[in-house]
Amino acid sequence: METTTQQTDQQRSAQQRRRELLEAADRVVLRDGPGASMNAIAAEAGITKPILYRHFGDKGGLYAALAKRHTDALLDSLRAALDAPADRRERVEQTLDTYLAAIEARPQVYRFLMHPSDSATPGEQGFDVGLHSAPVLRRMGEELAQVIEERVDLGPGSAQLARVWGHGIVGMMHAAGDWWLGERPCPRAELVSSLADLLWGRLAAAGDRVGGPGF
Amino acid sequence: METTTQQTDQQRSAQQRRRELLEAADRVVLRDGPGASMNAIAAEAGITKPILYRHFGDKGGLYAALAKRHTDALLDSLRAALDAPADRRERVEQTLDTYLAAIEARPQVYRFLMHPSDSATPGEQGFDVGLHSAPVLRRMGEELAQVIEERVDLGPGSAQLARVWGHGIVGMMHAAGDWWLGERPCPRAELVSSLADLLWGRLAAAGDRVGGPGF
DNA sequence: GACTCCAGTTACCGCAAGTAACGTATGTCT
DNA sequence: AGACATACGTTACTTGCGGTAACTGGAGTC
Repeated sequence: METTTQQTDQQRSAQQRRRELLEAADRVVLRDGPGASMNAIAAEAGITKPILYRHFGDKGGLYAALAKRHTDALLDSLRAALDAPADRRERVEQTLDTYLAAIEARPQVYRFLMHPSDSATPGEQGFDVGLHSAPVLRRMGEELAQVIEERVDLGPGSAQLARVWGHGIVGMMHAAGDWWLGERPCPRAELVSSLADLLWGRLAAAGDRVGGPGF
Repeated sequence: METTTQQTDQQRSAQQRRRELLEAADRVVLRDGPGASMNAIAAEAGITKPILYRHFGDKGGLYAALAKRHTDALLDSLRAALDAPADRRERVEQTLDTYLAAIEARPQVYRFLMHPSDSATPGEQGFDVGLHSAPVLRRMGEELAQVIEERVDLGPGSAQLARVWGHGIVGMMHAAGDWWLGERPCPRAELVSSLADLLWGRLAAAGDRVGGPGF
């Protein structure tokens, strides 16, 4: 009995420890960029490397755990926007705005999740994140696809179509957001409405310019 | 005079050398994945590391040169599709199809350009490509923006709008293509028309499903 | 009081990026 | 022709990272 209790306690503190480690990793990664070394993270947590490896297996595991936290948080916000009681256009704009506000508010986190190999330090090893950044977008794409299929009537082949659109829209949002974050060419609201316009077929509706057939 | 001639000759062979090195690097990267070591590339080229560094500065430089080759080639194809004599919808579909055909035909190249950290070998160091893969998409986004602005009449604020759309569309194409390449859920033509439908506002036009306002 | 677990440590291995210092052939000046 | 500079190429090294093995100290258990 006491064995069980003790084990529970230990597991409890292990869970606790893991959270502490993740928070330390978070701090370091946000400070040093994604090239943060395991040593640096361990130091920040006040311990040494092998402990990190006991908890997370390898660097990828640590990254995955870290990414999952942020991704889950982001997806929660997006779900809220996606489920808001409003018409479709408004929901789309709300969702875009939520995403863009998130990456605007914490660009370091964003860059870590999406472009993990960027860094100030040139001796960069990267977080070999290519394996992990895709999943973030994939998850978002799949979730959006699900919402689309649940709520929009697309006729036959809707499942396929919804998935294509889910991934496509997420990619659009991501790429536009990435570019916007780098250049800040306009306020967020303008970007949101421009993208919504695009999704609303304004490209198809626009007229040609001067000579010859337009794009 | 002869000095000049000789210098020219030397530069000529330097250019030649550079091309050979790039081709060797290409082979290795396509064979071993993006984690190919500088040593391996040098060996494939029949020389040793320092020469690579003399030519390309560092690994990033080599990658950049390599990426530029492929990116230029891809952009040329896309420009051709973009400038074809047909109506807008057809051009859009042609462009999408060209891009997707390219990544379908040479997935190794594509994965190298876009997800350079993926690899079979687990001891992966990656090509710290995050710094370089973005430029590929950025260039495509900017080029598309330019074409859009040249040929489509968007009224006031067209420059901004064109850029947003350029990057957004490229991102859509990229994300959908990436997902499609991984799962191959449908033939290419279907993906192309689904994406074109999305750009043509079919999401906005579709009706709601059963209860409540749709997405 | 001896035993057994764990958390944690030090000290190490392997490997890849990048560099320094050392040949060696080629063509140039006197 | 023969001493000399220059660029090509090499070997051999340093540094710094991810990852691991083997040791250490202090909880609780019989």
